[in-house]
Amino acid sequence: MAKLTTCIDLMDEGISRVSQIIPAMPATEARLCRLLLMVGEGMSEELAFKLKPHKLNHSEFLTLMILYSRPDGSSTPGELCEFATQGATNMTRIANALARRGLITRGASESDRRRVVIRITAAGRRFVMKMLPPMFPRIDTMFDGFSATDKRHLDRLLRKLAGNLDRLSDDPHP
Amino acid sequence: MAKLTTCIDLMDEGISRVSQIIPAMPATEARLCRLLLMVGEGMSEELAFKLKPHKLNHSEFLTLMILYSRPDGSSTPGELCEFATQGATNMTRIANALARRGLITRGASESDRRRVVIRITAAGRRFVMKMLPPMFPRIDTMFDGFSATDKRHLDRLLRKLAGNLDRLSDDPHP
DNA sequence: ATGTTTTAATTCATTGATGAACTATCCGCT
DNA sequence: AGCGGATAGTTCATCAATGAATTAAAACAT
Repeated sequence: MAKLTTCIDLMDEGISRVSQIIPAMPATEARLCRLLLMVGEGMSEELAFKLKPHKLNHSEFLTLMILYSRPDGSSTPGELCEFATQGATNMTRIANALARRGLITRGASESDRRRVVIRITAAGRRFVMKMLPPMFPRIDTMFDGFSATDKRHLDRLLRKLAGNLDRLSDDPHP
Repeated sequence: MAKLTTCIDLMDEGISRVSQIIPAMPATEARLCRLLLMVGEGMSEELAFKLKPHKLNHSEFLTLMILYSRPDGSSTPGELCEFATQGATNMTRIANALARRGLITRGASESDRRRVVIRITAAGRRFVMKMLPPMFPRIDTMFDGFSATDKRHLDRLLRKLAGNLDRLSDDPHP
């Protein structure tokens, strides 16, 4: 695989060339966008690698973790779609996959018979307890050389970006 | 769609609950990972939205931009795979798609007959010149409220993360 | 020179995710 | 009560991306 830093160097060159041809381009901001996307993809890859041995998908893992983290260990497909930012179609597939492995159960809601109640099983909880800890060292390594202040800054800046993105998607997407 | 900030709030709760059950978890770092992934996905969505009217894909757009930004406007599938972090298989598809629309051409290399030379066409350049500027306002909006220092910090922290990720993927992926 | 290994690109089969159409249930209204 | 519209979940068809196998040409080693 190509190194992330190599790709970034090339991106830097590319952006400065393009911004010479098209001076109106917000070069700094475009660069930050690309940077963030590239780092995000890199992290995603790293995560996928850690999940592969467990035959888990990014979205399946996320769904399972959301269930795990809820006080009652249960939710509904619709809610999970929201929280995991997944399409309803895909959530059906995810629930199928997790249910087939006995990590979750699907039951009918009594109050609203359209609703399906998804619940993490004891096996699901054991599974999470087992697979999570081996990830910790690598997560730590990702932030090697980050001071507490660095982390606070990154946190703040990412949240600010999220706020701006929310405002953007509110706008009548022109 | 669900707001990013809502998802983030939920994630915060989730992480703090999980870290109570599993105190060994590097909570701050895990939260930063999730934050970055979520913001990355949000940006990706925003980008996809701007590309859709042009019937372009994220990876197709990136490939086209790499070609556009090169001094000679040409490259090879293998090189493009590296720079765009795409699989060779997918690059074949991308090149097919772009070539079918007349944005690039595919030719045989003379020096090495295994190689294929991909070159952006004049139409491809016009296409980029036309589609790029309308994106600028939205890119600017993403960074509303960011001071020059904020941007510098974000840039620095993302690059540091990239470096760490590179070291991680070097390691004998255990 | 000739046989082996490596590299470049493609094709084919499969997985993951999306969009459109469908079914069942609930809510609001007259 | 019962009709119309909204909501929840699923199924089916489609697209994008990946992995394994294939072809062709170059590089390397005898």
